[in-house]
Amino acid sequence: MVTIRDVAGQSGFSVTTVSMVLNAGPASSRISARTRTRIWKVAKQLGYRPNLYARSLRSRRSHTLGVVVFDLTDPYCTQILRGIQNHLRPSGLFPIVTDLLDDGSQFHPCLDMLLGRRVEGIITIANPLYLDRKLLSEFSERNIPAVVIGRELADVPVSSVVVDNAAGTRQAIQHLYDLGHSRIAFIKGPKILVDSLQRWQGLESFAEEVGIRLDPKLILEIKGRNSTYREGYELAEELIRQRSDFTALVAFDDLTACAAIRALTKAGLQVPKDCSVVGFDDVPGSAFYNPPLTTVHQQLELQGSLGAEMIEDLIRAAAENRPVEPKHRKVSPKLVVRDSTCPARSS
Amino acid sequence: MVTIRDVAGQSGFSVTTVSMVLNAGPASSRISARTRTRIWKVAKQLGYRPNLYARSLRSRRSHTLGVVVFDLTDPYCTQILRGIQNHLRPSGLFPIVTDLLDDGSQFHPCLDMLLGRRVEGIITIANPLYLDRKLLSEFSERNIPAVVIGRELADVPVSSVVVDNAAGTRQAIQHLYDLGHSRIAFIKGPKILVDSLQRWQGLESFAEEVGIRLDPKLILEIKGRNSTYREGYELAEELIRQRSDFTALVAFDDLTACAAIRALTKAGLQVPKDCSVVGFDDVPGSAFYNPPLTTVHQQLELQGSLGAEMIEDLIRAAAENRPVEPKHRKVSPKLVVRDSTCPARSS
DNA sequence: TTCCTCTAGTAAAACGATACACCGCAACAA
DNA sequence: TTGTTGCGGTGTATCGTTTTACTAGAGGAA
Repeated sequence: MVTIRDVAGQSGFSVTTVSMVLNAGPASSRISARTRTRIWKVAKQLGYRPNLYARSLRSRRSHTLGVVVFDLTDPYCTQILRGIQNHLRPSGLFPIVTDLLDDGSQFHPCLDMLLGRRVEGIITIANPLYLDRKLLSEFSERNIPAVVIGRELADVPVSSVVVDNAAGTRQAIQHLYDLGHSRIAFIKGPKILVDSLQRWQGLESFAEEVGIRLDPKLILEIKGRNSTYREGYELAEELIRQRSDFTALVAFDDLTACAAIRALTKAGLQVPKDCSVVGFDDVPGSAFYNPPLTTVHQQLELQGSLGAEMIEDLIRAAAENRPVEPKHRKVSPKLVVRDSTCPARSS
Repeated sequence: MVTIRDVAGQSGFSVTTVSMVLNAGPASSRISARTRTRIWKVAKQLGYRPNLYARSLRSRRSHTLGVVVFDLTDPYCTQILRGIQNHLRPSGLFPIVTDLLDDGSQFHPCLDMLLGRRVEGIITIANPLYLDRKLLSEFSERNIPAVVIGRELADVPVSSVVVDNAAGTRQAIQHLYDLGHSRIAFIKGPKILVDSLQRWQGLESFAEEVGIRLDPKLILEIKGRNSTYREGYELAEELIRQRSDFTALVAFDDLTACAAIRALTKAGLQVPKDCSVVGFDDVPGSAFYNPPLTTVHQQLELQGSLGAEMIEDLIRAAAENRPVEPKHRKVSPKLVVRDSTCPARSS
C-alpha cells in the first residue's frame, strides 16, 4: 500500500506539505500552485489513498455515525436508512450500520463495536420490544450524541423523531366517513406498543366527534407482541364469522391490512366493493398489492433525514462544547388513497 | 476516552501486558492468572474500550469487509445481506455496507471509501446495469479479494455466486405442466439481463421436451431496462386483450407476477381459478400477496452466506500469500407452491 | 545596516494500539 | 561455578496520518 511518505518522497516535498495539499483545507492555500499540482499528480499516479485509520487516530475525528437497526430486512428500517443516507451524503459523515438481526441481545455488542470505532453519534431505529429506558439512558450517561427514531421516551433525555399516529388514523377514518361508511371494524395493535394506543385514540376521538358508533364486537386486538400476517388473517376471519355487516375495516398496519384483505377475498368478499380496507405505514409493497392499498404514509424517509439532521446538530454542539437540550420532533403522516377503499354500498 | 495506558497505570502493569491480556490471545497464557483478573477488573471498571483505529493501524488488519449493494431498500439486497451477516457473525469480520442508492456513478466513490478503510475484501451485489467488466477487473488488478453475487462474468477473474436460473424456470413450468396446463403465457425479462435469457432457456427446453407448444402471441417481453410494476401490468393487459385463452402465466419475476395478477383481477379473471400465475425470486412480500404467490425461491440468504464463505477463503489465502483461482458457485432454486396456481380448468 | 514581515515550506511530536526483542530471577543440571 | 531453561513480565519502535511549532530566505521599511 502506498503511503503519504511515498508521495512525499516521489514528489520531493515533505509529508507535511503533501498532507496540507491533499486535504485541500485552508492551510493548503499557503502552498504554491506549482507545488500543489505536482503533488496531486504524483498522488494520483501512485494511486495514493489516505489510510482513514491513521487519519482518524491522529485527528480524533472519525467522520462516522453509528446506526443501529433492529432488522435490516424490514422495509421500515431500510426506508428510514435511505432518508439518513440521503441527508448524510453531502455532509461527509459516513453511516456505519449494525443490524440486530431481530435479536435484542445483540444491542450491547453492537454498541460496543460502534463505540470502538469511535462513532461521533448514534441513531437507533427503535424496536419497542428491545429498546428500553436503560439502554437509551446509556447514551446520555456516556454523553454520546444520540437520536431515536420511532419512539419517544419522555423520561429519558434522548432526542427523538416519531410519527403523529393519532393524526394518521384520524385521516384514515375521516376518509372512510367521507365515503359514507359508518359500520367500521377495527383490528387494534398489540397493547405493548405505544403506537397501538395512539392510533386507537385518533380513531376513537374522530368517531366520537362525528357520532360514529363503535361496536365492541367489531373491535379486535392483536394479542401477540407484534403484528403478524397469521394473526391478522385469523382476526379478520373472526370478524367475518360474526357476520356483523361492516363495510370497512381499519387495520393496525399494512401487514395486518393485507392479511385481512386476503381473508376477505378467501371468504368470497370483494375488496373494496364489499368491504373497504385501510392500513398504516405504506410499506413499499402496499402500492403493488391486490388491490393497491389505501394506507397512511409514515414518511419514513423524512423521519430518517430529520434524525440525521438532528444528530448533525448534536455533533456540532458537542464539538463546540455547547450544551444542548434533547429535541423531539413529530412528523405528520399522509393518507394515500389507492384501490382498497370505495364508497359504502347503500344498504 | 480511556486508553490502554490508563488501564496500565491504574493496574500497575505495563501496556504490553495489558494488551496481551485483553486480547486473550495465545500470548496471554504467559501471564499469571492473578495479573489477568486484576487487569480485566481495572479495564471493566474504567470502561476501557480499545480504539479499533489504533489497533488496525498497527496490526495492519482491519477485520473488516466491504459490501456494495445497489439499493438497500430492495429486498433482493437485504436478504443477501442477511445471509452475509449471519455467516460473518462468528468469524470476527465486520461488514461495512455501502449503498449505491440505485445510482451507478456512486460505485467509484464507494470503492474509494472502502479501500480507504482498508477492507480486507469486497462483496458486491450485482446490478447488471451498473456493474461492468471494467469495474470488476479493478478488483483483480488491485489484488483485492472479491466476490460478486448475482452475476457471473466468464472473462473476468472474480469469484461469483449465482442462481441456476434455468433450473428454476424448469421447475416452474414442470409444476404447471403437472397441473395440466398447456396454453401458457410468458412475460420475458429485459434483454440486457442475462437472467432473462437463462430463465427463458429453462422454459423453452422443458416445453420442447414434453411437447408444449409455445405460441408466439403468448410471449411478451419487458422492454425497459429492468422490470417494473407498471410495465408488468400493461403487458398482462395486452395478453388479456388478445383473448388467447391461456390458463397460466409465467412471469419473469415476482414484481411482474404481482402486476399481472392485479391486471387479471381487474379484468374480472380469478387467480388461480381462471389463470395460474408463477413468479420468480420469492421476495418476502410474495408469501403475503393476494393470493399468496407460487414462485421460485432464489435462496438469497444462502447466496449471501456462500459469498461470505468464499470471501473468507480468499482473505485467508491472501494472508498466507497463497495464489487462488476464482471460484464460481451456482445455487439451486426451489419452487414454492402457494395459492396462485391450481389445476387447469378442463376446457 | 537592522529589523520586521511574508512566503513557502519543514521537523518532530503526537494519536492509541501491537510487535518484537529483551530482561531479571529462580531452578536445576553438568 | 557456569550454562541453560522457563516464568512472568517490560521497553521501545512502529503503523500512517495530522498538528504544532518552527525556519530559511526574500523583500521592504526605517
